[in-house]
Amino acid sequence: MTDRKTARPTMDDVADLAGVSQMTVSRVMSGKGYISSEVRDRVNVAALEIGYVQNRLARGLRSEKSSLIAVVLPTLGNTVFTEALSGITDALTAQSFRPVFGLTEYSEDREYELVRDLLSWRPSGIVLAGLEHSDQTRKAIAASGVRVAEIMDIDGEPISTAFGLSQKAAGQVTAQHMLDKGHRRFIYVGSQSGADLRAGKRLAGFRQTVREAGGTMMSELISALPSSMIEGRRMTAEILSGPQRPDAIYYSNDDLAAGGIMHCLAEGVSIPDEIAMAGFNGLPYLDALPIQLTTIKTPRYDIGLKAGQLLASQSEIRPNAAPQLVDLGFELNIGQTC
Amino acid sequence: MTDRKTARPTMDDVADLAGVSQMTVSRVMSGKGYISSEVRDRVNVAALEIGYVQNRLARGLRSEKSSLIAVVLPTLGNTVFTEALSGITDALTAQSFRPVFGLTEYSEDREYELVRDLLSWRPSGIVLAGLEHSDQTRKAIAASGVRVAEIMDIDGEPISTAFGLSQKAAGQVTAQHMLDKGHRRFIYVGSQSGADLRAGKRLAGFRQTVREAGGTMMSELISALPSSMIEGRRMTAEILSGPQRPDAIYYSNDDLAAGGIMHCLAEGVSIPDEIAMAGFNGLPYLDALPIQLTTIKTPRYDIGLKAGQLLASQSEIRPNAAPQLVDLGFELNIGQTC
DNA sequence: CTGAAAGCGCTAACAT
DNA sequence: ATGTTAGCGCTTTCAG
Repeated sequence: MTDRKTARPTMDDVADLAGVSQMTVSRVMSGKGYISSEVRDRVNVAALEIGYVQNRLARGLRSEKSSLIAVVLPTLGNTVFTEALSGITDALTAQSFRPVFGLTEYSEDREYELVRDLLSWRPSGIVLAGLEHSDQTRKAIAASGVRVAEIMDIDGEPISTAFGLSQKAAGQVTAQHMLDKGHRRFIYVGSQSGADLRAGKRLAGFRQTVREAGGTMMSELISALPSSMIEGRRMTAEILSGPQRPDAIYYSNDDLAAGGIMHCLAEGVSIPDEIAMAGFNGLPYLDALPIQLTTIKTPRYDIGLKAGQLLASQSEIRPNAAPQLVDLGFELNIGQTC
Repeated sequence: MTDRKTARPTMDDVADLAGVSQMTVSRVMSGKGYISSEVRDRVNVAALEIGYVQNRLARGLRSEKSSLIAVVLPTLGNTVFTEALSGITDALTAQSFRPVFGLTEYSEDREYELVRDLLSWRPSGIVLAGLEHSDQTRKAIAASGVRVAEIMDIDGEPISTAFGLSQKAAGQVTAQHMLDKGHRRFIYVGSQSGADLRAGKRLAGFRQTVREAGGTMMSELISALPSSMIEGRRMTAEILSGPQRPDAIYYSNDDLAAGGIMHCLAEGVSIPDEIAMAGFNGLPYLDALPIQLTTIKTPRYDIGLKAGQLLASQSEIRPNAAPQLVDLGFELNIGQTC
C-alpha cells in the first residue's frame, strides 16, 4: 500500500482500517446520509490515524462541480480590490469554498483568457469586476452555466447579480456638493489611461452635474500610469503651476487626491481656499491625514462579502431569476477639502 | 449529446467531430507528443466549434498533480502581502498555474486548517508566509510531498526554500543608522499584539544593536489592532504627550510611521529635531509624503515572483536538495526623519 | 443505515 | 504519428 512516497491514502485505505465499505467512508466525510455514530467515530479515527486527506479533484470530477470560486479582478495594486477580495475570501472560507484567481490589469482580452482558463476548474461560481465584458466572455460564461456575481458597479446590465453602487450617482453627488460649496471651474484627474470604466462613469456623472449647473470642466487629465499617491501629487503640482488654476480638482480616487493634499502640504498651498478637492473610496488611511479629504465612502468589503455569500450559498442554481442589481450604496464624507 | 444544459463537451465530442481518437485530442490540448499539423488544426477547429473547455479536475485526478498552487498568507490588509501575491500571481500565470488561497489572520491554527484543506486540491506547490509553522502543519506538508516556498523571512530553518530577507539584520541596520545620527533613547511602536513574528525579529535586532551601543529602549508599545496609519498617528500622539519623550521612534512598519509623520505635520512637531523616526518596507506612497521617511526597502514583489517561479517551474521535485535560504536583501532608504 | 457497481473526463503506458 | 486499454478517487444510483 504505502508504496514509495506517492501512495497518498484513499478512502479505500480508511475503509479497510475501519472495517467498513469505501462508500461509508465517503458518507462520513461528506456528512451526507445517515451513519450510526459508532461507525462514524471508527471512520474518523481511522482517517486521522493514516492521515487521510480527501481528494477534491476526484470529488469534483464525479460530482461535476468543484467547491472553487473563480475570482477575476483588475489588479491587487488598488486597495479597493484587495478589500473586496478579503470580503469574498471571508465569505467563501465560512462555507469551505476557496477562491482561485487571476488579474486582468484592466484588459478585456486578459479577462476573457482568464475566464476561459478558470472555467476549466469547473468552479461553482465566478466573480467579475464591473459590468462590461466582451461578448466572448459572456458566451463562455453562459455556456458553462456557472453562477456569476459582478462587483463594484450597478450602472448597466448585469449578467446575473451585481453588487455595488452607482458610480455615476457618486460622481453626481460629489459634483453637487462641490457646486454647493461655490466651486465652478473644475479639473478632473484620472489614471490608468481611462481603462478603469467605473472611474469613467463617475466622471460622466460629475461632468453632467457640473454642466447642468453652469459650471466648467476646464480639463480632464488622465495619466497613463496606475493610480498612486505620487502620481496624484505630480499631476496636482502640474495643475497648480499651470496658467489657469481651477477652483477645484476632482480626483478619480483617494490615492490621487491624497497625493494632491501632500503637494499642498509640502508647498504651503491652502486647501480649500486656493484649491478645493474631492476623491472617491473613503480609504481608511484618510483619517490619519492632517487634512480630511471630502470623498465618497464605498462598501468594498461588504460588496465582496455579499458576492461571496451568494456564490457559496448552498441553494441550487436559482430558478433562473431575472438579472438583479444590488445597490449597496455609498456615503458622502464631507471633510475639509471642499 | 447536447442533453439538457448539463452536457459540457468532452474530448470525446471533439474527437468525434474531428474524426480522430480521444487520445489525439488530449495530445493536442496538452501539447505533448507529436501530432501532424494537419490533425492538430482539425482538432483545434473542432474544439472551438463546440466550445470545448478542458476539465482540469479530471486531468489533475489522472495525473496526480494539479496546476494549482496553494497560497497561505496572514492578511490582505497589509500592502506587503498584496504585493507579494501580485508577484506570485504573475509568476504562476506565466506558466498557466493558478493560485488558490486562504488567509490566516496571523493564527497558526488557522494556518494549519487552511494548509490541510488546500492540500485536498492536490496543488503542486504551496506558499507560506514566514518560517514559523506548527508541527502539525509541517507534518501535513511533509506527508503530502508538496513543494514549498516560504516567503518574507530568512531568519530560521526553512522547510525547503525560503525567499526573503533577514528581518533581524533589517532591525540592526535601522538601529545602527539611528545611533549614528546621534539618537540614544528609543521607543518601539508595533501592532497586531505582536502576532507578526517578522516584526518581532526586527525588534530583537534593533534592541540588540541599541543596547550594545549603550542606547536605551525606553519602551515598546504594541497595539492590539492591525497596523494602520491612523493607529500609528494615535500612538505617536500618545508618546509625544507623555512625560518623557524619546529621541526617536522605531515603527514596526511604514504605515505606522506614516501615521507618526501625519501627527507631527498636523501638530507642528518638527522632525527629526523634536522626534526622529524610522519605518520598514519602503512602500511606494512614502515618496508622495511631504517628509521623506527613513525606512528599509524590501523586495516584496520580487519575493513573490521568485517563489511563484520556483513552484511553477517544470522541474521535477528537485532531487531533495537541502533546505535553502534565498536572501533577496534590503536597502536602507535614508530620508529626512532621522 | 450500509454496500456494490458504474463511471465522471482525462492521461500513463503500451501498442502499432 | 496515432490508437487502445486501464484506471486515478471519488459520488451517483440502485439495492438491500
